Amino acid sequence: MVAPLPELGRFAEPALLILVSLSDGPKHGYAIMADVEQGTGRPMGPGTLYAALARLEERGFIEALPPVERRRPYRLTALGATTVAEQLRQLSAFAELGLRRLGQASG
Amino acid sequence: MVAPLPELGRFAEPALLILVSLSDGPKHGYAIMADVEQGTGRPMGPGTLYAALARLEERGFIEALPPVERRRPYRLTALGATTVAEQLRQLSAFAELGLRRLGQASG
DNA sequence: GGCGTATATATCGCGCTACGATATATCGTC
DNA sequence: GACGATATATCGTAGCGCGATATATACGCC
Repeated sequence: MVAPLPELGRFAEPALLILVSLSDGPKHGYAIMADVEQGTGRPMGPGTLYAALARLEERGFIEALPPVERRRPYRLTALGATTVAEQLRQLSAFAELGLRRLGQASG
Repeated sequence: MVAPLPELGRFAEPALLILVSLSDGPKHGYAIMADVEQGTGRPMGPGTLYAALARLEERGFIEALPPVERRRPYRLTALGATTVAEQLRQLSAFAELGLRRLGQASG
């Protein structure tokens, strides 16, 4: 992973970070935290993580798998996968546009 | 512009939309609203816009230019420009990574 | 001249979110 | 048995998104 959005205030966008982390395959909460921290350089605290996980599950973007010992793994749903893909495509296009704009009129 | 982040709840990220809009050159608030709406398909209301503008100015990412008639134009500061560029680069890399992950392990 | 629409900015208020802090429990290992 | 890592859960506050509302000017049109 690469840090998507530092500075600019609250801009970690936990939901998207989690969905991208799960794009790799199912993970439990702690593993997602580790993945995100390793990728972005800044840790996502449990308050942020579990609240976002609950919202994502409630909205059908992810689903819980049967717990293994203490671990409660989640995976993307079909909806989740298509949604992330769409989000990332638009994000990418948006970033490219912005960079083009900056390139042609620097200021 | 291209719609960066619909669905997934509150995810318009006004600050970045504004900064990218200003990457084109200076604009006043109403012109930013129009630019964003035209680019994303969904309007950014005045409540969102002016609050975000105030924060961005306060934090030194944009600065006000002398008012022309009723218009209060803003432009990116040097800090703002380097920050958007950096954000967009990271965003782009993040999006590419996510899409790669989705590609190799679809589920 | 009065009416509606577009231009332009400002502010309030609610609800949701981010996230640090805190709590709890298990496991390995020294 | 103490400490650090693993793992999840919850609370509280500050901050943000955003719809709604207000205000004022300018323009066209009947």
